[in-house]
Amino acid sequence: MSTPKRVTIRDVAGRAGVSVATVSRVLGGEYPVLAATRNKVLRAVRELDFVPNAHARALSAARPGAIAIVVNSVAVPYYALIAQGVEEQAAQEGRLSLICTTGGDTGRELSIVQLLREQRAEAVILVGSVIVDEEYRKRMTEYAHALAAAGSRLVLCGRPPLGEGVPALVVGFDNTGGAHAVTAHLLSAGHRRILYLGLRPGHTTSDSRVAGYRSALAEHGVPADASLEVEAEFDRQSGYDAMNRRLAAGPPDFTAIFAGNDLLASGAIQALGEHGLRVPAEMSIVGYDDVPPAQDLRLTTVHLPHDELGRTAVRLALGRLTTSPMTLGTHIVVRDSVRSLGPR
Amino acid sequence: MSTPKRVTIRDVAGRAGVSVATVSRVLGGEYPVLAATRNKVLRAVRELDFVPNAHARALSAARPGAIAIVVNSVAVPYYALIAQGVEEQAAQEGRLSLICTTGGDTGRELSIVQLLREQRAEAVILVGSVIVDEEYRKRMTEYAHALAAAGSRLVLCGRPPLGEGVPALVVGFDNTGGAHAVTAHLLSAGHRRILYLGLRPGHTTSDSRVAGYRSALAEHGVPADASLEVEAEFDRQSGYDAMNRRLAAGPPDFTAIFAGNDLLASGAIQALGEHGLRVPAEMSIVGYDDVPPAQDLRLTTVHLPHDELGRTAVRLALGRLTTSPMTLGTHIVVRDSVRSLGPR
DNA sequence: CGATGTGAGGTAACCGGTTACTTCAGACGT
DNA sequence: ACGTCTGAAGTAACCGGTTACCTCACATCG
Repeated sequence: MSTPKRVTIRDVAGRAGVSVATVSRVLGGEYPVLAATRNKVLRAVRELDFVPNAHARALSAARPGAIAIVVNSVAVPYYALIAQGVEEQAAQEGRLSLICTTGGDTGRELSIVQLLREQRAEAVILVGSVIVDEEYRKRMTEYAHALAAAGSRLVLCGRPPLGEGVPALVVGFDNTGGAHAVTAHLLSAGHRRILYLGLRPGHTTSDSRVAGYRSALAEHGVPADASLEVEAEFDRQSGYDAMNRRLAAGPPDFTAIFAGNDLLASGAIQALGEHGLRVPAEMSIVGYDDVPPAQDLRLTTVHLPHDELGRTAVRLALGRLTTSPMTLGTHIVVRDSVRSLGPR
Repeated sequence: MSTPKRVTIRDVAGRAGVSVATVSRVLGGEYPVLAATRNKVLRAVRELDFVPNAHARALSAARPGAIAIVVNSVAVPYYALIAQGVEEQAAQEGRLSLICTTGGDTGRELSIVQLLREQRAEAVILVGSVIVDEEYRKRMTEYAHALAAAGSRLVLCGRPPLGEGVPALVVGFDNTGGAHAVTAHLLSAGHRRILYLGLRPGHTTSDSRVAGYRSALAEHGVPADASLEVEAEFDRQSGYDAMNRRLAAGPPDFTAIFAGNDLLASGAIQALGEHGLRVPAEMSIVGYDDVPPAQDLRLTTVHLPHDELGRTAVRLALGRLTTSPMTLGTHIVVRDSVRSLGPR
């Protein structure tokens, strides 16, 4: 508070009795400087506690920009885990990383992308599935071109590619494969009436999980039943509400549930409990994502390499990887939420 | 890719047929500009898709800096929830916010603080409890002075104040009060042998929770028993390991557990389950923090207003609030993890 | 011994904005 | 008709670094 005046490179130069160029060279590295001079400069830097201004540096020299990840909310484990992966890889690559949150608001997303353009971010990583409609496609295409024009790369995580000419990199999880596997797991435990909880038409993540669910049913010769596919958002509350509604309508006409993600499963389990249905004794359930709460619930689910997604996004952004779109594999984690009905 | 050249304010000025000052004024706001001129400029901005360079702006004008929050890991719900609060309040105040992670590494913490000094961050919010020793105190004091010299504010969350002359703001949770309350809850349910899980001498958060635990016992006339205070880190694995070790040594000599935080409780519950002890039937347990997994576990715990902590930290940093140190109240959340032993 | 080479260090232009100060055209006063 | 005031727009200095280019002392060589 007392000293609002900043120490600049000129102050250091003055104190060390050299020119600003020399100070910059000592700090910068490459240029040859006599040891004696270097020491004078370093002493002055220490004595004045000089900290170079990052903005001035960014302005004059072409230095690596920051890597930004944009998510709905860091309080959602799915995003937090991916963000963690981004942070780690960015740190490893010597980049500063920013985590920005939109709260799911398109307007905020737009102003954040604008902000990141102003910051001359090296890469912008957009995470999270969305309703892919024409409006969305148009918006993303705009982002992509605008960012490309500014020399930034756009990476989409868990979203479909935008098409040929659009400069955006893509990486995602194998949702269909995982959903197929976990549904097959229920089927081979003898379940035939399996409820899919989390239908969201147009929503890419959910759509591809439903696809895996249906293909597994088909493969096992179980006829599709639209009444077993119930809509719900991908959060805990929705899972709770949807399951409550279903159970209020009468006793369950299914023996197992495939929840679109673990949060949904968590809410559903609470509703089941309140209706006196224990997992797995009276109802089997599986989830998707394998976020930490799944462990506490002893939930059989599909493990997603969240941090790997984050790391891959950074690698793609920095050009370390060139295959795009890229799909990360998943695997099923068996815990105690499925009861075997025995061979029939 | 094709056009790596950036659009500058001079390009806009040229295209609009005005001077750069005029462009800056149109974009900046305050200065009076003829409507016709303004429109010419705005059209040029749109046609060229001009985005002002944030670094150049930061360099020339005194504009508000970013608000940075430094945590161990965003994948830990406790930190994620606080970070969420910071994000929200910062956004509301029109500030950019950065989330940085250290992974608990002191070296990384130091380089992050340095980085933030270079970025001329307006505020640096350090979150998370730590071992408060002389070395820590010295380090923080250095940070505080260095940041103050650069015009930034330092806010410590969940850490003790540094002393009179040190320019650091402080906000934290009422750990002792919450611990007292939740211990009293166990006591009034008839429990007398209560294990405290999560002893970490020197660790401020744990220390103050232990203090609340002890004072509640004392108040109820229950003699302290050092063998009921067991050490553990504040994560799930530690809780699991510590509880396993304790149960392997013989049948429990306690009827309830007070876990230092919910993660610890979660691990302990898993260990209990593996030893055939059900919660709450054969063992009562309470936690602390009320992070999302607590809900799935039906865990009675102490609710912490995480987002409020984040928001308060930002308000303190921006001078909207002046009381420091500040303590945020907590309240107990009763779920189904405690069995009443009945009145004696 | 003067021409040339070499390497440390200085000078100043530049990055892309903002803004204090200056200019200038038109409105107004006498 | 001429001086003055006013407000819009221009000029250029500045923010704090980096770096291309220049200088200069000294070592090297014919």
